[in-house]
Amino acid sequence: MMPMGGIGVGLDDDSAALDTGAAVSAHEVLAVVLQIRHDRLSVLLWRRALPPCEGLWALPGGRLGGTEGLDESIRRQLAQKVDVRDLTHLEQLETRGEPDRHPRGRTLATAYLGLIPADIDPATPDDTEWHPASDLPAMGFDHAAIVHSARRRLRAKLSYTNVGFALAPPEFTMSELSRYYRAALGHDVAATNLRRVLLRRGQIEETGESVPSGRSGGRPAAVFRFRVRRMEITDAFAVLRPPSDT
Amino acid sequence: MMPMGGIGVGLDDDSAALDTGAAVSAHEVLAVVLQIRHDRLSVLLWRRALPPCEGLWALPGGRLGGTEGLDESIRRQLAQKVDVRDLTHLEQLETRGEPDRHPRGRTLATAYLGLIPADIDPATPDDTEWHPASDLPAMGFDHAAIVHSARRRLRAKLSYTNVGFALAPPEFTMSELSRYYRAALGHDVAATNLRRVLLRRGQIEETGESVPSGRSGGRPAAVFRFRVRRMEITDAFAVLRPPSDT
DNA sequence: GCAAAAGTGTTACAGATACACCCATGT
DNA sequence: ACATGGGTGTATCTGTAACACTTTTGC
Repeated sequence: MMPMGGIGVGLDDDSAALDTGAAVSAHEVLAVVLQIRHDRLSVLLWRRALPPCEGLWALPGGRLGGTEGLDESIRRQLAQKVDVRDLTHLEQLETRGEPDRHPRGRTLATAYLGLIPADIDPATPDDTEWHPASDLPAMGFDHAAIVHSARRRLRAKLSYTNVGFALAPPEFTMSELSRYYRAALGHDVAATNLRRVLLRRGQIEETGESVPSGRSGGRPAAVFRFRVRRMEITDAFAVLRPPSDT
Repeated sequence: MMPMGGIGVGLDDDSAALDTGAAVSAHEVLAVVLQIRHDRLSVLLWRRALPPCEGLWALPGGRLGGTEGLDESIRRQLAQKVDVRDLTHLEQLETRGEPDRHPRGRTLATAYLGLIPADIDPATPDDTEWHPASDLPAMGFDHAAIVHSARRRLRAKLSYTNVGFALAPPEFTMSELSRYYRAALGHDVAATNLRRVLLRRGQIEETGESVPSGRSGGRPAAVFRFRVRRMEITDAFAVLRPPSDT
């Protein structure tokens, strides 16, 4: 702690930065864009051609514009720089502000988690590539740590929200959906139980259609969709829930 | 979306802000400091004497110093300005960056959630006051919304982590603890079940001591403590948990 | 008919709430 | 003795995993 004068009674907050240097700093926004590709949870990364961190991989993003909000900025940057426009979900992850996190000087970074459904293949520039989230290449700055935050967040939210809608195509069979969950969670998910869990919670519903069975036979699969394609908490308070008052 | 040129293949991220104005902005850190006081979840607020938002209540905090990290900054400001040094828990909540959130010009704010145990009474300046979190006064900026984020975060984490340690004193009886939980959660928590839940999860343990019964008699209460006084997830994956592989 | 994939029924179990009952103390 | 608050035992409920079994298709 700094050995600074007494308590700042009545000070306005404009007076706080006097002794710790200017409060002006660059601010960037970054995105961990995740998609299930070939049954693996994958991140969109970008290879840096110039220093700092030349040759290493980095998260897409860039400087915050002077007149834009944070959400707005990351959406703009993803659309401009990696041509990603089809995010089904976007949420703020965390902000990192260690003074030495960027070799070029003080730069704060606000990171986002973005999700893309498995059925589309956005056209991305040559210097970007999808990497398995469980097997990251050498990354610059603190970006690898941010990717891990994003994975943890996604795993947790698959358990108590309906985020699944953001990973799956608009319509899907239960065995497809269970593959998406398996890829994102990193462990087996039985299609039969997943179906019941998500039905009970009202997350998914049958479309009435079904998909003809493949060349090897088998019963045709029913087609499902998520009822709501916007994040909702479907399983709040697994424990310490309020009394039933019945 | 902006009708901006093609995809930024190979652009370094220094080139992104060209058309959206300078990326320089003020950054402040704010804290929602919560404590259970008189059986109510309370927030420490500060009354603004000067414009903007003169006379309204605001969260403690201030400008980020030029050489400090975000966590470091909020700790410093709480110590200096409201003399709060005994935080048992501090975590980042969210960063707000709407261009118009501050009338004095572009200011980003990173908000923290800070907790103080119920047994201490930090000496705070005259212009600060504790307010019940469920009955906030008129607040400036977007601070009321931030307080609500903090309450939601705390409620959720009481359910699947051991954050209780940060609200309770080092030692406590189960009926005291259940009052803290009731205040934070906003609903009744039966001491008898809370005890079993927290014991099963290994969050708390008996000290062996007991507290003499009060003037009205009654069996003396056993004294407990949290085994770990650092946040841990104790109930991960209430659902969609990995196969038991037994 | 047989293999394959999807879907159903059922059981088992974990973890929580609700509640009746027992225990230890002060007056 | 009895009132008071703490602690234990137990029934019940909810939601999920596990798994055997049935259904529907292709070959």
